[in-house]
Amino acid sequence: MVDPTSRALRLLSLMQGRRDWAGADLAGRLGVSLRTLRRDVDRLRELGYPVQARPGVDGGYRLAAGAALPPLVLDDDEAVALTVGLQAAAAGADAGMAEPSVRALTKVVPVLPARLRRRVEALQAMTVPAPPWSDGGPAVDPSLLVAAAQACRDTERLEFTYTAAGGRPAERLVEPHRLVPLGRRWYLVAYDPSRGDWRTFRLDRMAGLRGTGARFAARPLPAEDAATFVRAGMDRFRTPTLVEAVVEAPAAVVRDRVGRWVRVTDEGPDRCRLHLETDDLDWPALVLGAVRAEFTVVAPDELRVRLAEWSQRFARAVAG
Amino acid sequence: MVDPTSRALRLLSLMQGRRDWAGADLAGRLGVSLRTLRRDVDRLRELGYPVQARPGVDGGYRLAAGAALPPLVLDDDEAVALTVGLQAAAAGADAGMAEPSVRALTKVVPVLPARLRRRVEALQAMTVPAPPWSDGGPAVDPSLLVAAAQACRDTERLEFTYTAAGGRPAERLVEPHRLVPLGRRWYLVAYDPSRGDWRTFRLDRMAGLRGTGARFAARPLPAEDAATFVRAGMDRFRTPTLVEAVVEAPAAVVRDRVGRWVRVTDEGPDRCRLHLETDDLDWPALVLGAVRAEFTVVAPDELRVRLAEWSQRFARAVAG
DNA sequence: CCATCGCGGACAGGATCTGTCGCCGATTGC
DNA sequence: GCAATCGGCGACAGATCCTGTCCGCGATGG
Repeated sequence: MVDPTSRALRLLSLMQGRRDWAGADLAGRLGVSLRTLRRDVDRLRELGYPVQARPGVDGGYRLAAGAALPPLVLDDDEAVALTVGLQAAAAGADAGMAEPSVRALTKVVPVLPARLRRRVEALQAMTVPAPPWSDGGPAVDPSLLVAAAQACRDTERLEFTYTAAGGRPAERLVEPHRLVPLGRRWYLVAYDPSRGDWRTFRLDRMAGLRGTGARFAARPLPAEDAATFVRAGMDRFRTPTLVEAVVEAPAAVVRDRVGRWVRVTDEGPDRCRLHLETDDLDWPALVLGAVRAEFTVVAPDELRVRLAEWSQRFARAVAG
Repeated sequence: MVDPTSRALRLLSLMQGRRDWAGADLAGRLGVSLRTLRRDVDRLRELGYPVQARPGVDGGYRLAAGAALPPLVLDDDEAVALTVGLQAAAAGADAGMAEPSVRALTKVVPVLPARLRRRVEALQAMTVPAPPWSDGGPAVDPSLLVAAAQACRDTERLEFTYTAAGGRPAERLVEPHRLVPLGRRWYLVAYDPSRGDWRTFRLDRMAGLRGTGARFAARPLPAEDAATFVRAGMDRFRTPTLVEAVVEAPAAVVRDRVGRWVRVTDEGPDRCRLHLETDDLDWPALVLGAVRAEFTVVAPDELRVRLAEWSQRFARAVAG
């Protein structure tokens, strides 16, 4: 532990692993004198990491919250948990979080030791993403997501088999530009040299994605922003269904049960109203089942049909 | 950028942000000569981080997967995504991942800048954890989890109001030892000085948890392991219900729809069998609704009752 | 009041770091 | 093949730094 650089990293790691450290303790772990430890601490402070110190009999050093997150030193288990957690966040959940999650994954995944990668894969199968039935589309494979994001970042040409809405799979070789999460789906904005134009591709319709290793010079996108480019191309296709129902239970109770999934508005002491937007009617059926209270469907009519199906299927199951 | 230590950290950060870097590019960013850059790269290699270099006209430096994860340098958005993802992983999902997630959180949260903390809180409300109805017990607040884990790590006395199974809330002041996730619940193993004995506390029954700031000398736990200590104390209470159903659809289809939530075994070309364990019968009802196929319930009888309730409630909703 | 602990200046010897120069080997494109 | 490009490496000299030791100071808690 003679190199100051290595010591700085190790010092950071130690201070992340426990809050309070006595100076002598730290100096001992790093194999240096107290004076040198003080200098090392100074160095960390110069780098912007707020190391607090308290003199006195119960004093010590402590890493506090600062302006920026210090480099995180994680052990194996933590790295696995981090990766799986980020993958779940990227694949499901909120759009505002998905994009940074993928970005963080492109930092972690390429440097993840192979043994950890296997553990990530094993755990991933066990792990609960956003419910697979909450959206019509099939879920996107996180590794696909990361591979595409990396190609965008590294300006590396991408090859894949794409099955457009029409139905015929075709090979594509594109220059990836940016990944855009929109309404629980992921889109890749890319330049297609063979067609000489910009296109958007849905990630859940890609297969056999692989980097070619060939780099390219980035072109300017002929749009303000990748997200607006995607939106411009798909607005005409969107057909979300608005679901509305009245539930005979206090809004607080309903919010507690399903508030994360739908909007709940108050309608008196023992009644409230649910709103949600979806393109899969099984989803509101699940939600309405989970509220455990009497309810009536305001719209759409198709939902009533679907609920009747569920009701009859359940009745048959019980009778059988 | 004259300090080698600071340069090493910055170099690591740069190489995490993009895969391929030309030497001159890196040297320019760090404000040093090419020769010095090479020496810096050597230093990183000596620290165990595998920096690959390729000569030739398309060459460059690249950070590869190594034996250990290098310190992660994250920006604001990524740090927020990381925190939220880890919190979701800690609160829900798989027990094998929950504990390391909490451990990683105890490293991140204390050094998280305040402005990011607010964003984490805002996002957390929007984010989808494991379905709240998948377990009878109320979900554990991630911040409570982290606070308890930190107290364990820092051997800091903990105060909280505990409502035991009996029902009377009481103040507790304990020396926390370890946090144990067991069957979708969290337990704190701690020494209670006022009673002179070791106890386990359920985190979802705690309120107003706060650290006292006072440190204590760790005692040896009179058990092999904190997990076995918890298990020894609670085995007599566990009453999981085994659910079994036969579905009239190919196993592959059913696995695709609900395979993440239950075990599916094959029973011929168009029939399969579901197994799951729970203490909340609404949960299998949701799963059976999501399979979108005819089914019959093998066990338990109570589930048939529950399904009948759902069926009738849905029927009334449709009729109303 | 005292013990403990962090702070920081000074100093000297030694180790390290840096840029420059030169040359080599690998790779790619012509 | 040949040239251009790029990383690797050894050597060198001067500047810089790093380290341990010694010292007194100030804050904290009992």
